[in-house]
Amino acid sequence: MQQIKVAVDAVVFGYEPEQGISVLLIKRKYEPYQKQWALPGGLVLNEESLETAVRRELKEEAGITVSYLEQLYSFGEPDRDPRNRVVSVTYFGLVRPGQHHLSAQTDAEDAEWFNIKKLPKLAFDHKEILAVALKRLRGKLAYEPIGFELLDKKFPFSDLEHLYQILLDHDIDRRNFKKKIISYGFLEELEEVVQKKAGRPARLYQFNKKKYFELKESGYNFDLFY
Amino acid sequence: MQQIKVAVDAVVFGYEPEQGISVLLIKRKYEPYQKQWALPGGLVLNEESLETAVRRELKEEAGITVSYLEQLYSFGEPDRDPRNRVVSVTYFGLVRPGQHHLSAQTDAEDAEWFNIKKLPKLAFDHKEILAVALKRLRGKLAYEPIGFELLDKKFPFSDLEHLYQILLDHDIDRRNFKKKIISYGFLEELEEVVQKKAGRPARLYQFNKKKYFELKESGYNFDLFY
DNA sequence: CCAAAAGTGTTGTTGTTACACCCATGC
DNA sequence: GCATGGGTGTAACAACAACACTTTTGG
Repeated sequence: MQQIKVAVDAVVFGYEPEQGISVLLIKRKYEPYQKQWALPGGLVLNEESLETAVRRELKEEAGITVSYLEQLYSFGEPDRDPRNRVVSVTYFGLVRPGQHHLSAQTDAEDAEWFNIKKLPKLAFDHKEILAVALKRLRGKLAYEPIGFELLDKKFPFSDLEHLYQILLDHDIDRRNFKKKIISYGFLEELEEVVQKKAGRPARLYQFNKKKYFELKESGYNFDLFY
Repeated sequence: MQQIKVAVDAVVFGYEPEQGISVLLIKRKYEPYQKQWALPGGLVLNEESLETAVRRELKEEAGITVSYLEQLYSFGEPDRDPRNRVVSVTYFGLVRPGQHHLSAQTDAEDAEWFNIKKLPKLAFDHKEILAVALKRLRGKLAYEPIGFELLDKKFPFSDLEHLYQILLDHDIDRRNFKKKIISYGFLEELEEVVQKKAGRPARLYQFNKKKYFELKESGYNFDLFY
């Protein structure tokens, strides 16, 4: 008789121009790994789909709704949970952190954003899961304009620049980067400007999802690597 | 109390210059979907890892050992199996079909290669799984030289050409294709030649895995799309 | 000598990279 | 008027795509 439980866990990334990339973690209320930080997640209910389960756990444990969610990988080593055998189907999510108040509920004692360069010790094999998610994040960024899921609806071009600079971990040429992005045609230049700190006010841009999906459906391959 | 079973299923592709791309299917011995064709797979045992489970099922149901295996995706809709709820972690495999005799055992009545253009009706949601696997196959082919897992150790260049032509589903320019592949430097030209049918005998080549992994580790990105 | 498949270079076009100065604003 | 960040074009170079004839073998 098979004795395996099925869980879901989520690696949700957020970005803020000031702080860089962060990941959503919750503090466990119960054993095992009580009071340790972990990825939000939990057992799947009998009647719900995997994706529904992830969204429910994110709502319950951290009070957030993500704008982008896709399946990441399934982890199923026999010893990854000290209680029973648990196979965890993990998901990869993106969100604009500024738009959500975190609020821990049910089996989380706390929920917080952690900069990916200053991570605490994580429960279970969650460090490994996070490593896979980061690899996916960098990979996707290079081939799809997912940066837009991480930025505000309207944003100055420099936010996009900074985001790529942080994720690629090297400087980019501002002129070339802008040329390339603009050439794809899925960015709309707005009339509005905004002034963040010092310097000349910046034009605001917004992502045109419709144009993006048209291009994508027609088989276009974005190459934003640089 | 959670009542979910965990299974694994495998989509294994093979290639033969004469027949094109084929996928390994087994004929189910028992209900449900008795005597229908399905992907090899089955429930995971309590103590084995997911990958071990796939390899065991491939051995048991079809008598083969694959040369390449990676996780594909997990399918977990509540109604995908008429008996219980089953979450299936699926794997993607590649093999040189000529090197293995298929032999059905345990809960398979038969095991056969099916050309991907002439598929029978499949059990469960296996048609959907296969569609995801084909997408992965094409995607991987474009960015990694996985073609070599599907060819014999030593092969004439034209086999590689044909493989890409079939998978990309359009003609490729032989000169440009060869130039690009050779430029990566992970192919070794051998002294041997072979004559398949008519025409001039062909030089044999072999894949240099060591060089390939060196290149890959150094962050190189292959682009074999054409 | 004909049919079949293998082998092989050049050129125009396109995309990529490198690079530096001026502009608009707040203080 | 100076500090801060925003905005912009060109030229050299590399990669890609298009293109057709010759070579070697078997029958």
